[in-house]
Amino acid sequence: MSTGYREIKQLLLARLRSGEWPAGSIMPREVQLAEEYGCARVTVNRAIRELADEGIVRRQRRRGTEVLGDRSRRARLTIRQARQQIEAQGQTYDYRCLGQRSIAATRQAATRLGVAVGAPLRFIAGLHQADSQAFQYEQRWINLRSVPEAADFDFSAMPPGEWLMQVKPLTEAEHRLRATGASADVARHLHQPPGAPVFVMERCTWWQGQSVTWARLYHPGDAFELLFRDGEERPSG
Amino acid sequence: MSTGYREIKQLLLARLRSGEWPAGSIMPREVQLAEEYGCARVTVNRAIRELADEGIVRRQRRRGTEVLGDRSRRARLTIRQARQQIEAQGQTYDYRCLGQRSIAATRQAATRLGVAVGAPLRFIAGLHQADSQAFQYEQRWINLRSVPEAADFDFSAMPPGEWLMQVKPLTEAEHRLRATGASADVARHLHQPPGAPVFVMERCTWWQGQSVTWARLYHPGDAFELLFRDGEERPSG
DNA sequence: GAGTGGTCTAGACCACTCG
DNA sequence: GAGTGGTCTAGACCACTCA
Repeated sequence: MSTGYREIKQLLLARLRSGEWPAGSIMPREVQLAEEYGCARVTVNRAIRELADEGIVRRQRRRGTEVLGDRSRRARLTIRQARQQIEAQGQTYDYRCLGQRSIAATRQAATRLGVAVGAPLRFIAGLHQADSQAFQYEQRWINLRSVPEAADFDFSAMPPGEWLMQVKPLTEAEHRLRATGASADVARHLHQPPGAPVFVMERCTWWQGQSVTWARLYHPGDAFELLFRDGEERPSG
Repeated sequence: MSTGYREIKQLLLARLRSGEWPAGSIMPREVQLAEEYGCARVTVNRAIRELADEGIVRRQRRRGTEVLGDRSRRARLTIRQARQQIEAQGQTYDYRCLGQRSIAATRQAATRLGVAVGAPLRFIAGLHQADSQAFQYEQRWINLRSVPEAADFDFSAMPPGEWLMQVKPLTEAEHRLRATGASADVARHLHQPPGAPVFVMERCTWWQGQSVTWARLYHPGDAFELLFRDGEERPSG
């Protein structure tokens, strides 16, 4: 009858919203739904798989498809390099390197990067500006064991984030977001009073099981906002 | 030869990492890859579809599969109700309603909710506590046009977020994150000095095209952190 | 052991977009 | 018009988990 897994997904969603299958209950099995909608089982399967990906139902072999109650939202967040964020807003991007040197891993850096204390790292500090305004102050540590080329590269020519994307593409990452008061160092670079609220994003990346880099990205509090939606948002195609 | 779309996805990822198909280039077509790996086209299709979902490649009919260069990360963020966050940490949850009343939409609320200024809303303020410590201060507006039952409900018995999940399940949502300084009101409830950094999350939700609610959730700065990873993270099963 | 979802296959048609 | 990805179908086997 109705064609398309997308339509079937919407129909199922409507029935879920209506309360036909309350939280905690088990939905009809795929074969049954396929008969009902007059389509192949794979089509129903794909529709329900996406519902499961979104955290709306949980599937288990033999048990069936359970409707979840305490739904935690699964939202998708797109994270861009500072340059892309700024240029997407139609502003002029500018980068200034504030220092770079090779160091031995402190305890905190060692923990984040999963290396031994004292392991060789490269440290870079830099400022990303939008229309000559401080947008993001970056502190970055690169694991020289996994990226030895970073020891000799001059990061005043290119922000380390962009360079790493070329050298070690397709890393995995872990992010932490929080709000904090600006330290003296951060305050100076962001042109904020000390203690002013700043939005901090920490990012650890890995490449085939080895840690690559750890970055702390500071944004002036009220001037920065991270926006995202939940649900479908599949790339066009 | 090699079975499974997961394995094929990993093989493709490895070849992408190796630089065999640099950013901006077009990958071989599905049929060709399917022959190479000795599997059906659909299997390759599914592997590449997931790469596209993760923002690693872009697919277009007739054009082919393009390897993306300026990869913006697509990370997945799981957002839970305060109760769930707190109990997941093994702490005791407690909710205190600080006030509720029906009001007319201010200009800001009207904008967020997509209603006319003056439209009927219900406003609720409340505090979520973890082990008797302030965890989250919540300000919430509910659109009475789409949820008239909220006019009579007593939100001292149950946090509005949990109530709404039962009444209007499966909403869509939009989130905004930022850091700001605590206003006098927020500071008092979070037991922070005025101006102290707080982490703010705003959430707007919609149900079948109609706005449902707008919430502002304040967390004490350094005591709160949002953690997430990117990449695969498919639910088990 | 039996029933459910997870996945693969081969073949087919459609939709979009390029030349 | 032609080539690519997007999707559907029917049938099959496997893997997990429950009774």
